[in-house]
Amino acid sequence: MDGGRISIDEGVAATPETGGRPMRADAVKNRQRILDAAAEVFASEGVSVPIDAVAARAGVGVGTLYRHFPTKEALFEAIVLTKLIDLADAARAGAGASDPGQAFFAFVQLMAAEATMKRDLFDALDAAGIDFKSRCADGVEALQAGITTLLGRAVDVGAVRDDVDAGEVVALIIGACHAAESIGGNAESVQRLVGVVCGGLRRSAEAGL
Amino acid sequence: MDGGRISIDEGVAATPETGGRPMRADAVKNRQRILDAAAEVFASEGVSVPIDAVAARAGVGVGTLYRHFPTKEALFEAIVLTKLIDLADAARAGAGASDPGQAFFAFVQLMAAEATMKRDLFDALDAAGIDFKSRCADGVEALQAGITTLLGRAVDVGAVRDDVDAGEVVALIIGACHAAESIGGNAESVQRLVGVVCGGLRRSAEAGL
DNA sequence: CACTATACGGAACGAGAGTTCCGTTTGTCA
DNA sequence: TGACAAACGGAACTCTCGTTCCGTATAGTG
Repeated sequence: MDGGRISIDEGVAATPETGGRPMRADAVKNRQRILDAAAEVFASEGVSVPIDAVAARAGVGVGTLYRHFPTKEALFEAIVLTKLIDLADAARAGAGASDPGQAFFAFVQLMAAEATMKRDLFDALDAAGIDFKSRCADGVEALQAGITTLLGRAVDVGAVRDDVDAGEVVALIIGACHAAESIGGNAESVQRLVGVVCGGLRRSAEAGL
Repeated sequence: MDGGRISIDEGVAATPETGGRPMRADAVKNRQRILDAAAEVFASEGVSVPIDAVAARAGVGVGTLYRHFPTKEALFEAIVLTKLIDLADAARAGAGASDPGQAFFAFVQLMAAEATMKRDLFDALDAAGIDFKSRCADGVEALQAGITTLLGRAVDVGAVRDDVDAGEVVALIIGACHAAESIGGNAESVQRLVGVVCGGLRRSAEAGL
């Protein structure tokens, strides 16, 4: 991991592996429409939305969709990867802040808000520990690395307990989002519950059980 | 809600609505076998296990299963209801303890442990806020009531922050279980993460965000 | 303009899961 | 013991969803 940004669509033309030849104009356009439609639909409905819904939203047939993305999972990963990397960037940015403690908790709230608004991210992070990790490895690793750095700073200044790692933080935040969802799930309750979890992450809460 | 215990199988005979006539002996036996098998299978595999698996485990055909329980959901609810009520009893018992604070956190750990071991409970509590509540209303309400009492005592003695309610506590604990599951999910990590959440629930953590 | 590789659309396929149906078996009672 | 209602088993049906296939349309090229 070099810490640099990872790009998903290099320009607009010549995106996939056509063996060297550039894509036809309509193919390029459709690919982008599918990506856009999938981002919208996955974000609002989650991974479990039927693939036909994505195709319909994009205004293409399922055959076209499948020519661009071999499986539903591949499409989902393409969408989520960029979001993971955006979050990782935010974490890295926070690590450079003058008050790492505040930056850490702000990042946590940001991630929670994103995950609640965008069901795709939620689902992805939710499954991050299972087998999804292996596929979106780049994104998940970048995020873990970013959070690890940010968390490290926050621990150094004594703002956060020193016995949790980045994976646990992500898991706890997503857990809190789950929690907020199951009790009604507006933005306010997300913030409240994440706030409780944040309270538990503070150095002063190390009493534990 | 009178606070009393709710029983699910009154005796063994004459359980369902046969219109007055008692059930045939084999029917009684099969009903119980289905209930037992379902408890095992749902607990180890969760709600999403195929109904055929339950029937096979019980040694009956699916037709038999469906005669006793009109839908998969009905069977699931029958199983989970008793567990919810057991938990509610535990909460009520804790409310009478001499140290309500300790009792509260002990109960939280108990619930987390139960939910982690028994996937059915986990799934049920996870969906408690959605539409499941309406069906297992008795169980969910009993649990909420029990926790509310216990929580109230713990708040009174200053052990727990006073701005969370029973529903939020349940949601947070299940969220922590989700979290533990997504990072590997042994009993130890459940306890650790629930411990973090408990830290956030303590009176001293009220700083919030 | 004609030709062809590329791409498109959407019907069709197959797997998996919940539920129903009905011919067969069995408990119960006279 | 014989008759019948109750209960059984499991094949079959239905519905959903991911994926494939192939006849048709079209962008790109000489």
